Amino acid sequence: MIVNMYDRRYFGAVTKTHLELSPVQTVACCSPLTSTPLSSEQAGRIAPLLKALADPVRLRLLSLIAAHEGGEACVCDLNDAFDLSQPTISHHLKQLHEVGLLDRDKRGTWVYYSVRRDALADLATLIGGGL
Amino acid sequence: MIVNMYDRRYFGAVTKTHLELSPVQTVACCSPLTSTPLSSEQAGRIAPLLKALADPVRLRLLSLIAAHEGGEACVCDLNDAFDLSQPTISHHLKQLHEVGLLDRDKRGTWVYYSVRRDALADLATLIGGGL
DNA sequence: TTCATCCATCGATGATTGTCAATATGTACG
DNA sequence: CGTACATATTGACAATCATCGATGGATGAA
Repeated sequence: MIVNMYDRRYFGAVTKTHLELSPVQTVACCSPLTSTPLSSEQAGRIAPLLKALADPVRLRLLSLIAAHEGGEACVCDLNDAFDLSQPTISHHLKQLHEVGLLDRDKRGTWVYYSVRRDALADLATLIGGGL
Repeated sequence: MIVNMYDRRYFGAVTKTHLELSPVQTVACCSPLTSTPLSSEQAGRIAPLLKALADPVRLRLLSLIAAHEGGEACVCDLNDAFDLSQPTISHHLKQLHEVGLLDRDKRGTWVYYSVRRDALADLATLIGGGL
């Protein structure tokens, strides 16, 4: 299996005795961007998070979910807000979920996504902290 | 000429009578991600900024420049910090400069880049504001 | 002028990404 | 059971991206 730098498995072997951290869990431990030079490894952990965020559709998904009543939204609601196919929306939601920006809760036939606000807050501190 | 959504020229015709805003200048006007659903246009303006940030090399460039003495660094300093060719570093610096995250100042033979801290602050507010 | 240095641009290439149609999986209801 | 619906996965394709070597432009020194 070939694993590239953006893959969660890239940095360090993941064994049964280690907790595998999602990208978002690795951000809280870094001091702000502008405080100290980032190591290659730190940068390699942070980039996938920003990459997940760096798409117009995913930005809108995130803000739609956050603004939805109860702080969560099911996929059916979200599909209707875009001129995109259902698999495409599902694909974007998966990306946001994999890096830890969205929580996923299946209830019956429906799947509800909610925003991990702590993750966003940590990311904001990383970018804007120490200014 | 074909212009895609990530191009600064995409949203609205740019004429001599209009100021052309770099992506970073368009961020300050948006309320935080989680406060109100983003419009397609807003998302389309913000995404290029995050995309510029969402690369391990560019993240390190930004933090190296910010941490460098005087808050600026010349390209020659930066080249040495990476195992990448000079054109590649130049390419990444250009991307950061084009979206407004880096300022560029040519003095003699050298080019000095510095971080637009206001841009980072605005971006942080966009992501983490209202949490 | 000639040469060396710093940086940017060009053109090419392999990798990654966003999107879709088709299909699969899972759940609820008769 | 079978049917309908909600969501995920697969496979394919065009577009974008990160990277390089080669080259070009500008500056300063000899």
